[in-house]
Amino acid sequence: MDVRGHLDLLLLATLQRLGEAHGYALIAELRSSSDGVFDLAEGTVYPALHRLERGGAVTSVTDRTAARPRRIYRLTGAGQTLLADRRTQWQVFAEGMRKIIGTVPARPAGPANPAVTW
Amino acid sequence: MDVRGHLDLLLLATLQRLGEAHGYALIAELRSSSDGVFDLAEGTVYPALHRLERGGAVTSVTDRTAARPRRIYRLTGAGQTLLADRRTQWQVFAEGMRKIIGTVPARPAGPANPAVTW
DNA sequence: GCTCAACACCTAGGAACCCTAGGCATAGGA
DNA sequence: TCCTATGCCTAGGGTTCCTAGGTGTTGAGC
Repeated sequence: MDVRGHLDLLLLATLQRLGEAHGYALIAELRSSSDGVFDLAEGTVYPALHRLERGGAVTSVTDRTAARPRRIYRLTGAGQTLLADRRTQWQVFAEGMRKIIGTVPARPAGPANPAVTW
Repeated sequence: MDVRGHLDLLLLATLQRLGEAHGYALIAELRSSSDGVFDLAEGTVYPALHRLERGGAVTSVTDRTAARPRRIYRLTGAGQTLLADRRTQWQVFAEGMRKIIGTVPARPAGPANPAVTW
């Protein structure tokens, strides 16, 4: 599933819920919490975390006590603010979408429509 | 509002609802129907329509009877299929987002949402 | 002992997409 | 006359994400 434009929100929200996490754990958490909808590639997540850290939304420390060195991320104050902002943006966006396409959010998983690819 | 990744769905859904429309009208309709959330630049919409037409999802005819020549778009059969597919994708996506960030887009009390046919 | 999956991190490069920033032209109201 | 609204268009760039690799360790199963 393409997460274009909403990756930061997903990562920030998950980080907030977990308190702290390393990249690999974030990927696993997003996959399981979304029931497989968000199965993000490492090449998607790691650069995004670096970007967020450059932007000051998260900080990281290296945990060398683990079996393998891990980079543990957590939200900063600015990250909390950014998250709140992104959350609001998402809600406005989703509500706008609802108005245009008039869909009901929840729906039992059914067979996917045949993919149309060009 | 950034529509990254969902522009096609917005355009196709609006075209389906209107039956047919020219680009400028689509922009106006998206702005008003979304209560100002989606205020798209022409430089966003026209190239997207061209892309959709190249892909076979819409066709256009030039209306020369209007005050100014307009390009009238309408959905093709493939466009209907694409729209249904994108709609499903959106619902899966929005439901995934709900699971991660834990919010449901607020819906005003009122008539049930229009039935969505698959 | 060997192999393979899972864990855990990383980057380069490209493709897609959208937005900015213009341009062109006509009609009508201030 | 000037400005706004209508109506179309494209070039170019920036952001973002994904593909496709790479590195190395640990542990389970054969």
